[in-house]
Amino acid sequence: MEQISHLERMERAYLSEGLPMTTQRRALIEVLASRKDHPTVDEIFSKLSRRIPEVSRTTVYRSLEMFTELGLIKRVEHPDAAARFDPNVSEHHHFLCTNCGGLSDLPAGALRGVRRLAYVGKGKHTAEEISVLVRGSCDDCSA
Amino acid sequence: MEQISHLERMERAYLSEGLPMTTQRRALIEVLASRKDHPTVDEIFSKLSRRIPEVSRTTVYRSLEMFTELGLIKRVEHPDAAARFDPNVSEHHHFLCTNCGGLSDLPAGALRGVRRLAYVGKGKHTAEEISVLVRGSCDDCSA
DNA sequence: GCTATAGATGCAAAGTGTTTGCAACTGAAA
DNA sequence: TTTCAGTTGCAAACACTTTGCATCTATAGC
Repeated sequence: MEQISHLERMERAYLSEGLPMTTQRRALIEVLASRKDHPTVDEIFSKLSRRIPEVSRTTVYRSLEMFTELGLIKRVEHPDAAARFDPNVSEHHHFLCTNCGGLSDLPAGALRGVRRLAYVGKGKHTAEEISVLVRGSCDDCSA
Repeated sequence: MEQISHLERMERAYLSEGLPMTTQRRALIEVLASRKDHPTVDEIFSKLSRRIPEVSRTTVYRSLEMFTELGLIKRVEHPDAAARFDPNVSEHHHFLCTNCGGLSDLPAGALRGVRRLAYVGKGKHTAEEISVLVRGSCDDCSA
């Protein structure tokens, strides 16, 4: 199963850092690995609370920060005030609905010419990543 | 002068909406038109305060919101908590330094292949805008 | 110019999302 | 089992933004 391998990949990457695997972090990794969207801290916290009722928001914030540093997840920019995290760290681009605020991955083939896109650095600039954001109206909002 | 025409363009666009031009808004438009970077609300407020000491942050927030709705400026996404505004509403792309957090416009020609970039909508998706963000290390931080 | 009024302003308070200090706790290695 | 770096939960502090409200002001009509 795809999902299990993603979960295992995250767990191993975490453990390989020599950090202790607590109950909270294991559950958090499971929650993250099970999602293909871009949950807010609050959504993640809610889901985690169902399993570990005493868990605190602080732990969620701190763990997400840690996971982001380790490259297990990515923080994605969103016009909403709240931070969102993306469990998919491979290169991909996003679609943002300007109506409902929904943020989704661009399906393969949705962006023509993206492979040719390249940053031509002048001076000492270094480019690490190029990300594309398409703004528009999603299926639901256009209907 | 380029700067004056940008200023006039903003003023006229604002007045053409039939909204009253207050002292605060005129000064705010002048501050915005004078910048080519992406100031935070706080930076804008500070600059405005020098001219109008009694001005309140609330007014700055409300006016920036209004200007954004009118399309005079654009809000740009930035990982920092604070909102940033871009007085340049023409299509252009951004460079974000992952080290110092500096956000700048990509100079012309810095992005190869961007003209071919197109969104191939499936279903009812509509694309209004495609924006590219290059992350990396800026000149200062790479030095 | 004077008046009426939609819209703008400033203040204080409330809201929302996030971070921090700290004492208690826990996973993993010895 | 002991040890300790690292983690946790709580409460409080923070940073940024929004809101309610009474007052004020730019503009249009007289």
